[in-house]
Amino acid sequence: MLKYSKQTRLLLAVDCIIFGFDGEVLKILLIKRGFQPEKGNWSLMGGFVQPEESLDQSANRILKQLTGLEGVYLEQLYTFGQPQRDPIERTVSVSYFALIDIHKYEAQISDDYQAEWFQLKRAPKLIFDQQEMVEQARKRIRYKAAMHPILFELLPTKFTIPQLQTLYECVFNTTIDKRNFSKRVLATGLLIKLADKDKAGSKRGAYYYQLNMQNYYAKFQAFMNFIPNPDTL
Amino acid sequence: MLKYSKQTRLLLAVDCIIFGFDGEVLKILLIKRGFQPEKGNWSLMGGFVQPEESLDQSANRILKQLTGLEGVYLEQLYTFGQPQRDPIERTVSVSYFALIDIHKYEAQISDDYQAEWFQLKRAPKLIFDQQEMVEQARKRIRYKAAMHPILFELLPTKFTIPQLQTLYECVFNTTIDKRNFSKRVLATGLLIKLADKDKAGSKRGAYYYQLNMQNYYAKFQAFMNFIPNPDTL
DNA sequence: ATTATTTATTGTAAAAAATACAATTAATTT
DNA sequence: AAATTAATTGTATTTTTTACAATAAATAAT
Repeated sequence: MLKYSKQTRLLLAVDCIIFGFDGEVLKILLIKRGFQPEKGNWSLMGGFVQPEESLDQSANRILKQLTGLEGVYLEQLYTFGQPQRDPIERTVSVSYFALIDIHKYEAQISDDYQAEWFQLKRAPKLIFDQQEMVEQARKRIRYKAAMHPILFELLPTKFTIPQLQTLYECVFNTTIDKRNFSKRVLATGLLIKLADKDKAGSKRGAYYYQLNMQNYYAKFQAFMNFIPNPDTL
Repeated sequence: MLKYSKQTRLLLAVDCIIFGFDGEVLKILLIKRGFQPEKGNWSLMGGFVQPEESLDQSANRILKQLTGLEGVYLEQLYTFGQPQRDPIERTVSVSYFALIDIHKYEAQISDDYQAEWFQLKRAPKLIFDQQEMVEQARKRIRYKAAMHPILFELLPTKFTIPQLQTLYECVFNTTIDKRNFSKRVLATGLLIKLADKDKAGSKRGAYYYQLNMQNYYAKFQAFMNFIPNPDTL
């Protein structure tokens, strides 16, 4: 027996929801679609799964094509398979979301795709069901970030506690008490205080911290309350 | 433009990990595979996604084929796409897990697939990468059940608190203090105490409860600590 | 009929975690 | 030298979680 004859084959795509943080707001990276249908319209970066490639490999390839980056945080989100989601031909899409340090990307920028960062709240209409993909990704990040330290993936290696707090406040669209936030974060044992300060944001300057990677990997799966009163996320 | 020419199409399957609870242990429902390859070996219930069908529809159809049940708890788990996972031909599989009341299934049993319930811990070797699917499903259930009331889906409409506790202890492979468990569960406001008792398990008999469906739906997404000290799940 | 047995049910005190809340410090700017 | 700005730090209160055991309700045994 060589094939499952009589069964219908279909196209499989991977779409990446790429998140970045500029210090103020959460952003997503979109491209202008280069082929029909919807050519020239804003879209997620995606591509078809190739014959010899796993889904993770496909997602990593697509992410690298656009950003030049490897080894970034990339997680399978959900698989979308409504029969009519692509008007040309049935295409099932496995979505992934990526969390990257926005500054690393800017260093690597390639103009092949006319990519642009958009504020999550002000992003243009997307093609097909990609709006729904972004919305699910947003939910997943909130959900996961409430208990696992994924948001560090959006920051540079060196960051300050006020920067970290801004990120959390932005993702959860809330305000957090400075004293309690600091206590909570330091209590995780995930941070190493550095000797130098970031003087950009204030006169006094805020101490830089970096991740204790040992503890980060060891405790990643443990539940931590990063957000006060996590209710519905 | 009619098609994405030049792209490779492939087979898309759905596999269902079906969980049940017999009052003692967690079980999964397996079938004897009816066609080559691996014909006659234990397998998850699955099938190919049909041209006009969404993924959810496909999963529901497959679940109904085997169990006769509709409207059960069914959630997309993960999509598996290693190129060589099926030796015959590349097939990507979207896995779903289902939580059903094992007694409902037994009423509906059909012998078409030579299905059998196996204790999760004593299940036979499965074909392809289905072992990994089951393992991921187990993890997902633990994770989700620690904060959301999904385990009620495994119980009959009327159940007792000791039964519920046994289920939690079984899923989390732990023991929980009776007083604290009862307090915790009743504090959710999800339970309605009934007038009659289950006399099967004890001389005194335990009061039956049922879900307050209103509150169940309203609070499903809220975070609740069902398990003391959820650490790594 | 009484006693023994078995499981269901319930409460409280102690410990831990989360919350609310503001003064001080370190630098730069005026 | 004073004013300004944001960073840093502590404590009292409340809430939640945990640890822990006696009593109640029914049946079974004598």
